[in-house]
Amino acid sequence: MYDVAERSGVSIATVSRVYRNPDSVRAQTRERVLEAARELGYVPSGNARGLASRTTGVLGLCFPDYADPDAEADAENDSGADDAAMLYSDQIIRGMERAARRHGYALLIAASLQGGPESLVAKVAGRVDGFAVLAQTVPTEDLEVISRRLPVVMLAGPREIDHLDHLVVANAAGERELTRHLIEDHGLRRLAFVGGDPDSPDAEARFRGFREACGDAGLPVPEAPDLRTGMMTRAEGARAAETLLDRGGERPDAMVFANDQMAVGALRALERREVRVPEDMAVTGFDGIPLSRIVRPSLTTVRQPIRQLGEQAVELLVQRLADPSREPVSLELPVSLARRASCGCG
Amino acid sequence: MYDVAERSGVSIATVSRVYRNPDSVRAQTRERVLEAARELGYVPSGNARGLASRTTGVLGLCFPDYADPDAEADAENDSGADDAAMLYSDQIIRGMERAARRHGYALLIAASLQGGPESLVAKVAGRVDGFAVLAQTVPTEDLEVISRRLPVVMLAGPREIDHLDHLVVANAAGERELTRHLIEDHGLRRLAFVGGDPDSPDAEARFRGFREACGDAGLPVPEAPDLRTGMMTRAEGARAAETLLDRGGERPDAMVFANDQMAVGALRALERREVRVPEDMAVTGFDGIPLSRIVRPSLTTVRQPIRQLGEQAVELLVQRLADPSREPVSLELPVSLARRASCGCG
DNA sequence: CAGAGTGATGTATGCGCTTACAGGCAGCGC
DNA sequence: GCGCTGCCTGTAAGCGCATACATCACTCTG
Repeated sequence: MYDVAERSGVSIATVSRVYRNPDSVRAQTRERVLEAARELGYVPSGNARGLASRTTGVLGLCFPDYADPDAEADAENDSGADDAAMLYSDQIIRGMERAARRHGYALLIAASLQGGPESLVAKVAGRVDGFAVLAQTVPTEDLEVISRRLPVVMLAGPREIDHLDHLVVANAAGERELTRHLIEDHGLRRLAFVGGDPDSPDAEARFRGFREACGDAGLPVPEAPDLRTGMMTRAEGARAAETLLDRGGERPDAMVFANDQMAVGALRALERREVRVPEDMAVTGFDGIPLSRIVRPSLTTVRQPIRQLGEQAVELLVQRLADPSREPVSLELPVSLARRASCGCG
Repeated sequence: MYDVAERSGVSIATVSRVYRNPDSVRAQTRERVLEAARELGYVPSGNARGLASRTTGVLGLCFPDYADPDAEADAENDSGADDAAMLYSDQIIRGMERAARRHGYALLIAASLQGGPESLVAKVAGRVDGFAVLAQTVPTEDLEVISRRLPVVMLAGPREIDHLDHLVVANAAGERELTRHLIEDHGLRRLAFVGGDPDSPDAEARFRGFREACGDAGLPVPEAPDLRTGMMTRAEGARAAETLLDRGGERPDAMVFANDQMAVGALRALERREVRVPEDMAVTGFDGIPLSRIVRPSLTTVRQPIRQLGEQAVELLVQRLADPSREPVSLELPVSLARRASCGCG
């Protein structure tokens, strides 16, 4: 910047003004400065700018590291063991990037590794004006500290820190509505719920919704999912479907999966076993991923507005940046039931 | 930081050392400092740190804004008009994030809007140690200037600036191999190529490969694609397929699409028209998106290592950061043919 | 027990920018 | 001609940290 100032015969203040507030500089002077900047290959330092102005123009996102980065990514394996988590994060990233851009922010993303003062989380926190955190990616105590200095919004999961803005989708309500549909509209009675990791708040909330619907309908309310898988992937879903088929006792007439990936895997498995869907068995998912529309039979599911989750997160951050004293909010984004072929609709 | 120093009775230098170089501080002192930091909610300023150390620990990515951020995102529309571009960007983001993380970097992403000194590109450039640019997202002249100050790697597209590192996938070679397969192994002769936007370097390179294969086999070499679509989406692919069917003259025996999205759309359209795939018509795509494996018939395509593209971009940046004098390279990442049902294999 | 050596800590400077404030310089009415 | 008003530009003081160098308290060696 000093070089640019010298070369164009002005002071550094003028150079700064050319970038910060072009109208306050005479057009002729401005041109001289820009010309010099071009010749010198001048790139304003975001660091210095941020330091002086106490703002970065960047928002952040911490999400779980969906895969070991050291694991060899073999080209042949496109089965996507970690598809579920990745799709989820991708959508949030998209949503946030969009909304951030609309507000003139860039987006800094980092999958959180283990904590410690020199973790990526700390790096993100130090370089942004505010950021969003996917549940269970950052230790609560770190968040506690960081959130005293800048806006943080928590996505999904329980609201661990009550002075933070918090955003969830209506997992329970959605699953409840879906289950009600199966019971009341299709007359199904023997529903099997396939959950995921007990640590997944989303999956657990969905199970809660499932239970509520069972209770509403006067059906027995299960204590725990009929089956839990670890990964919530297609492969696990397929295995779960087979396990349920092979189990003794009366065969269920519907399999309710905690997400779409598993449900899609189940559809394949049922096809192999020559169990007709939906005639012999209804199958449902949760999420509304693109694939759910494309598989045959198309999958009845609950559309989750993941991208909006990201967009809304940015909105909350921007709001709080504008008014730091605003009361913390906890929003639940609505979901919508997609009735399709796999439950007997459409 | 001054507050932390005061509270823990040390100098700011010691506080700095606690974070930068913990071992150089007595364990007892270190604890006192960390304790004070916790109490005060201290978050080191990335800006100041970056300013003083002349490095940010952040890498950047500029990608095309795949959709107007002001457009209403309606929940019901999950047909994904912009799926193609988004998937592509998502994968690159994933790849870069992974590799960046492995090297201890965070990733700053921004879809490039129009240029100008205050564009997001400038913001990104000022806040990172190096960054990657997807072809045609940043004006060449801007890149020219920026690349004099920090490492830039160009992804896909032609190599517009020859002192930059440059990364492409083997579009032409892949399409050539695919086309050769259709001609030689399946004995097809009337191939129709459906391209996309003439401005898409990828699509054009693929068409080049297609032409080469035609030439190799002694078939007539088309001047231009039999059809071009604007968006390269499923909907466009479906329309293209119908157009080709309805066209007078001899019906083709293979439709070669410039990407998977269009090919998948075409599969649906052909199904509706009761054209059997692959018996009556072979269909191929390009990209190897997950969906290509899942549709029925599964889609013969060329697997493109998009994620590796992102990873490799980071590797190049890291290398150049380590050795700024390294000769600029231009790498072509290999692709692989996925022979599946839609061409008559598998 | 002096002097050298070692490890822990403090001092002070500068990283490149923003911005309040202070000129300088026209044009204006009187 | 004088003081005023506005517009443009320059001056200078930080922003919060890293780090070279200075300092200090010790331990060790002979």
